[in-house]
Amino acid sequence: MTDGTIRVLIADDQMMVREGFSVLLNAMPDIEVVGEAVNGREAVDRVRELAPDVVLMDIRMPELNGIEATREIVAADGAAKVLVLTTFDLDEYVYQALRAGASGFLLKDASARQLADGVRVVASGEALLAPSVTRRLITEFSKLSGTPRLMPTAHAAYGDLTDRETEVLVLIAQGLSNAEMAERLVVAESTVKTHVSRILVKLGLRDRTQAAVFAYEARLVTPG
Amino acid sequence: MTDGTIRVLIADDQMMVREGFSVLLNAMPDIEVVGEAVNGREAVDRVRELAPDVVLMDIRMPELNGIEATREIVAADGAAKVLVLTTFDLDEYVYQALRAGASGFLLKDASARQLADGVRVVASGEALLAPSVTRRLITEFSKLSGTPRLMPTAHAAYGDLTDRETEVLVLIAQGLSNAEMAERLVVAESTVKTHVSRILVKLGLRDRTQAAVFAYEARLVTPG
DNA sequence: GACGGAATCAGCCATGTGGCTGATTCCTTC
DNA sequence: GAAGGAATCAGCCACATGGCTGATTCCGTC
Repeated sequence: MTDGTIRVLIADDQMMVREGFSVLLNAMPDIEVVGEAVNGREAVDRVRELAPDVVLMDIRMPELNGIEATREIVAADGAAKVLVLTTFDLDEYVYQALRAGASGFLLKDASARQLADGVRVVASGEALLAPSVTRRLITEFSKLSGTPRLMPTAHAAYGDLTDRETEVLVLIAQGLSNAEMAERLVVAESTVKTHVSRILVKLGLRDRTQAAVFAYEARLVTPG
Repeated sequence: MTDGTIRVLIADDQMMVREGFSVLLNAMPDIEVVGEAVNGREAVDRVRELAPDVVLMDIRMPELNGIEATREIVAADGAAKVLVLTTFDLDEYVYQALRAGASGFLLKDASARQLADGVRVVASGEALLAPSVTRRLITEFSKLSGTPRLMPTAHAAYGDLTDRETEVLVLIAQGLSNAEMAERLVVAESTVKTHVSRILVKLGLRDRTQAAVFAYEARLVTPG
């Protein structure tokens, strides 16, 4: 954004992708594709030469993948913002990319408008994320606030546990106290205590924390 | 986005703000301001009437604040995306807004271009966040994913666990008692208690069970 | 109808836990 | 050398937790 035109570098090992995005972006009056790279190593070099405003970065690339390339580019301190391109929405790499310092990411099947808007947004210093990713980040963050969340869990009896006990175990694994469970299940706290005690005995555990761990390890509840 | 024009509702108790944004946005050929609201309650009603694509939502408003209004609008079903407007970057409300289901937020001093781009982005289903917020979300997320930090995150404050604290958190998530951790780490139990307390405070959790749950959810430890 | 399991509830009690205050020793940074 | 963060430790206190005993009600099964 040296003057008003956003200078973009496209890094992708597939020629078709580079060409396609290049045409789409050059059609925009305020965006100019200044260079391309076919792998991460080349991307890092090109950024050094061309000092683009935005780098469209594919993740899967030979030589140096998009994650590492992003890390180097961001660390290099240039004003260059990295917009990561992914094929899959829930790609595990997305988090790595964000941690590496990417300003956001877009799906490869984004429309011309979405692509252009995305480039403009990260160029302006904002971050662009798919809602699913944001939701997940927020979910994690929400846990910090200690707000216990409820989710409809199919009743599946585990081993020796009765349905009710399994139900209680799930609630334990969501961090609820005995009082909170009593309220949730509409029973007395003493009843909950009985269930908890029986769960511990049956599973051979010592305390509710171990019960929570057990629930996760047994896939009774799953992260995410 | 029923046809191609993005229909926007502006909710802000200050007339000047409403007018300003309205003029800026209506200047865009693809954006149309279809209504205004002076408080949260009215915003919810207007959304029901007008079914806008995007709601520009101020946080501080009489009657019903932006957070609650956002919650109602998002819960209402609606295809309406909420773009929250804030005055301060690190506004605590930002997180509440995101948890309430907002698609993103913008600073009130955003340029016309940023504003328009932001509206288009959230209308297209993406999320828009200021880098500082994203960084913080990612910091939380990655700190707890065990990946060593390499970005200079001068800011501490809310959720930065120290190495030792992270170590203790992992042990908690393995079901160890304070006494057991003390033995394992070769320190006094009182020291362990201090670490545990600080972890709970920093993460905003109540007890060790929630800490264990958090560790799993944050992928600090994984099942199997 | 008897039997047993499941769910419900109430006490009592020892203690692990978490909050709070205050302190010391290393470090690194300014 | 001052300042501040991190790790260490101690004591006190309120309370949730977990173990134990004993009880009632509602089921389905034999």
